Amino acid sequence: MGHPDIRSHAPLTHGDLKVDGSGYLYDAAMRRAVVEDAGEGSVEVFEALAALRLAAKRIHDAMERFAEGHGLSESRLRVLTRLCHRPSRQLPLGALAEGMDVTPRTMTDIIDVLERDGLVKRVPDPADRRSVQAVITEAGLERINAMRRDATTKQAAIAQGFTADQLVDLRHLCLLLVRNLSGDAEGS
Amino acid sequence: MGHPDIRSHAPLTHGDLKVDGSGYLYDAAMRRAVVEDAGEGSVEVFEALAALRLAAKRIHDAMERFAEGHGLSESRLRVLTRLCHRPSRQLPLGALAEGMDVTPRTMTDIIDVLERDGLVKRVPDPADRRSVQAVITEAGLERINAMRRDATTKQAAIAQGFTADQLVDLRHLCLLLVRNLSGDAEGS
DNA sequence: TCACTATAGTGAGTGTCCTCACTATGGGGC
DNA sequence: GCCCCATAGTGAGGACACTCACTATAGTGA
Repeated sequence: MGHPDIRSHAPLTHGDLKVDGSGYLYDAAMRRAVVEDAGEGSVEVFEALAALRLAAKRIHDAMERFAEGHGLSESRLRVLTRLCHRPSRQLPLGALAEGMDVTPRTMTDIIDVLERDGLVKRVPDPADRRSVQAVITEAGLERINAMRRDATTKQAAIAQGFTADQLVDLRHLCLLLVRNLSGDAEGS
Repeated sequence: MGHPDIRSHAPLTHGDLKVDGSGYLYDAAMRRAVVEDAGEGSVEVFEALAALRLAAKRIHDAMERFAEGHGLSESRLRVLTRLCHRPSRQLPLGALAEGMDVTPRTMTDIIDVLERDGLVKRVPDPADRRSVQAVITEAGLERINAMRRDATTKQAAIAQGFTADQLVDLRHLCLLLVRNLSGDAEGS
């Protein structure tokens, strides 16, 4: 039952970080590329955005690699985790899709695989017969519990060297971006 | 001939941002989900990471939508932009792949489409006959130039309300994360 | 000159996520 | 009862990026 094989995928050009005069990190290769991309736009904006995207990609890759080590993908891991934290150990597909910011159709696929692997079961909801509940199985719970300690360790590694304030800042700045991207696109 | 159709894809649960007691943004739905996910780990870490990923996704979606409005995808737009900023108007596929943090194989696909649309031409490199140069065509240049003004406007909208310091902070924090994720995975 | 190894690009196949279209059920009005 | 529309999930098909395996060229070194 082949897993997709994410494996290391050596960091390409980006990744050799340097510190500028004021103590802030930057990536030389990225800065070069950004200058080429930006043209008339603000270079700072581009560079921040590029850094953000690089970080997101690396986080995604790391999560994927971690999950893959336990026979899951990142999405499937997130579903399992969510179900496991539920007192009832179950959730309708639609709710799962919303919570993970994917389309309902995608959740169908994710649950398909999870069910095929015996980690989740589809159960019709007697209260609303359109709805299908995803219920985590014993095997699913075992899988998650086996990953627990491991996960906590990795998390700590990721946030190594971050102060609480920095984490709040990071969240705030990212959500500022989200807000700018939500309302407008052509609005005021 | 058939673009993929990214269109709006209404923001799901996430996106209704609030401000906490100290003036920092947070997303109620996200915080709820994070608490469920986190378990023993640090909630702050999870929430910052979730915010970062949400921002990355929104940026990606916005860029994709923008590019699609001009008959391109985000990747193809980036390739064209890069080529266009090159004095020689060309670059080998491998260099493009590196600069964009994708595998060489993926760049082959991207160039395939660009070439099919007449925006780029493959030209063998006489100096190194293994190498293939991607050269932007007249049509490609026109396409890019038509997007220019539009792009600058969007950029400004994204960074609306950001100070220069905040942009540097954002970059720095993201690259800190990148650095944490680069060396280890299991190292100290 | 003949390996021997590294590099550039591509063919073949996979996984994930998306959109569109469709079925089935729920919940009104009338 | 019936009609109308919204909602939950899925089938079909596509875009994108990845892996592995392969070819062709380059650059050594015996």
